[in-house]
Amino acid sequence: MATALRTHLCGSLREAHVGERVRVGGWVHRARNLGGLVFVDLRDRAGLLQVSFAPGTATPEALAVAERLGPETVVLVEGEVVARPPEGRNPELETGAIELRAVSARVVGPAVTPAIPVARGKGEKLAAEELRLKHRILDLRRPELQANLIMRHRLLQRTRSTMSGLGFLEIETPILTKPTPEGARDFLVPSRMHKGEFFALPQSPQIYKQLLMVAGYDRYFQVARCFRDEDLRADRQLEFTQIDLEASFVSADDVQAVVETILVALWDEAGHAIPSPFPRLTWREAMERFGVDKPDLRYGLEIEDLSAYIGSDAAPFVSDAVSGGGRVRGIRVPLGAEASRKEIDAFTGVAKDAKAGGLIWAKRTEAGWEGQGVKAIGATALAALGGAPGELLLAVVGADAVTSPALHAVRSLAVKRPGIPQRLAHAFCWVVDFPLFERDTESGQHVPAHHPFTSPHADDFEFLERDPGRCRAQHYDAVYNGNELGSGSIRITDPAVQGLIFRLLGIDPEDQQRRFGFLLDGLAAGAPPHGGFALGFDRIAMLLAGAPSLRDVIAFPKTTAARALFEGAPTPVKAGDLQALHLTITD
RNA sequence: GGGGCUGUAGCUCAGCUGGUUAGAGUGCCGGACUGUCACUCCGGAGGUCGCGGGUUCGAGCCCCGUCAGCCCCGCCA
Repeated sequence: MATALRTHLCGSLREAHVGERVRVGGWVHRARNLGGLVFVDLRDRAGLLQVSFAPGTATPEALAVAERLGPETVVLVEGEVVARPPEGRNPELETGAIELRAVSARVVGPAVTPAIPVARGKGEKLAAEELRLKHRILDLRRPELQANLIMRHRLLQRTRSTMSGLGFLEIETPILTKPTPEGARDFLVPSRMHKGEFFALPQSPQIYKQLLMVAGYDRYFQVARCFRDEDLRADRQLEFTQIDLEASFVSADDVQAVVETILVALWDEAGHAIPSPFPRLTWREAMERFGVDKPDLRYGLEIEDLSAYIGSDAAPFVSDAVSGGGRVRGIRVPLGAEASRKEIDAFTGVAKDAKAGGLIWAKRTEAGWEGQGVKAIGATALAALGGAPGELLLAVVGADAVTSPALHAVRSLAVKRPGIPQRLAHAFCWVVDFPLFERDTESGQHVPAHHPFTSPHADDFEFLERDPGRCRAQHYDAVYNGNELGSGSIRITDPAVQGLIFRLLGIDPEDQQRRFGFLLDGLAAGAPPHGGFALGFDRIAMLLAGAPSLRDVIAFPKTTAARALFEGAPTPVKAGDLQALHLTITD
């Protein structure tokens, strides 16, 4: 890090440097002028360093500079590293055992008073996020954000070395590409040279990476920027980064083994040892036990089916639902019997938000079961259930499509209660055998659960035409503590199967050729069996940095209204620019 | 597209039932101070109460609209 202007990074100096003459450059974090004696905390990306300016040691010019230093000014300081007296050490600083005794100093980057503070005292709040985004360069100076971006860098480097070590080639694919009518809304880029025609920014390099397999590049990966013009969330940005990979002559297990290797390496980079292989759950099992396709396996509280226990003493709305093909399912919350009325109402609230009609609850006391659940599902069912004193039973009645999401919501709230044991801190799993199709909620049409290039499960080809909803896919998700980290599949390489899928999706041959012709031609040109995966890199960086939002691991993120406050994008353009692109703006 | 929360000094916030001149901490400016590390002490400046409209004798406060930020639903193959 030594350059013509400096010999060390501020934050890198230690006791071993005592006695050395050094020159550092940094930003004034905070200055304390005691009158005649001035202390300046100088900051760079390596950390903070206390610089002392004392008469007799520092030149009069340096003292004059030190007395006028405002926050965030960039200054070059030369002096001697000295040990601090034992009582003068600062254990909160990495450099706290030493200080730089300045001899000379020069302001090289004067700074106006910062609009938002970079240095914060203990207990001082952050500025509003709107201001932090607007004055992003100041916010990015904060040690917390610097640590996040440094972590992100390390994760990227570790990804590249791991993938390269596994024989994967990093190959870039186009950013200006072809619109895809499937999936998310495309960002369109008008073509100046071809009037009325548009490029699209890639939602992912999906088709390109499959074509790279066809082209014989066996094992591909890319740190790929992807673009989707959809509404944002705390964990969703318009542009985001995927660790994208694809390999030939592989099974789902092969792909999963590669992904596990990356994830183990990335968690190791962040200082966490995690065991591999990860447990595997089928999609059906995940929905049955956890009510969701991304279960949080840190906790128990699995969903149980109470339907079989329902007797003649159950309330009519329960017995009717069961005889009508629905089920009674619930979870037991240890120590939940202590829950207040308010907490029970909160559980009911999340269940109703998830479209459940209501929530049945019963507390198991020494005396037996109590609560409205006794009437609802009946004493017979509760007696059969047994249960330990102190438990709280929370149950929902109805079709699985209702009870699963409701119980997932209830369980997610329940595990936040004090006293719920966490079985492990880093709970990875694979969810496999997703359904190939989902029903579109509006049209009732079959739509791909993943994307239309996902191969059906080898055992389920017979259902493809007869009962598509029953057909499983060779599609798998990597899940961590209830977060989906990524998704992948074995792809279709048989043009006949691909044609059949398109037909089931209602895409006629002419349309197929127009939209996906270059992929279909590729499959016909000698395609090796292949499959792959894509990991949401920003989300991984967020989780490993312990950040609450993706915005804290992206240098220049967008707001939830899809604006870049710092640079001021998007923005109107000159009429002439529109004209060159053959565009007019209408209301 | 829909719902919720927030918007008062550079920053973080308080502001009662609608009532006189809108406050605090911090930062900033000036002064004092030779071992501080959120230095301390003294003094000072600093306000389009997001914006527009309405109700009222009177609006930071009530009503309508709008903008921005955040969270959520829809959406995200």
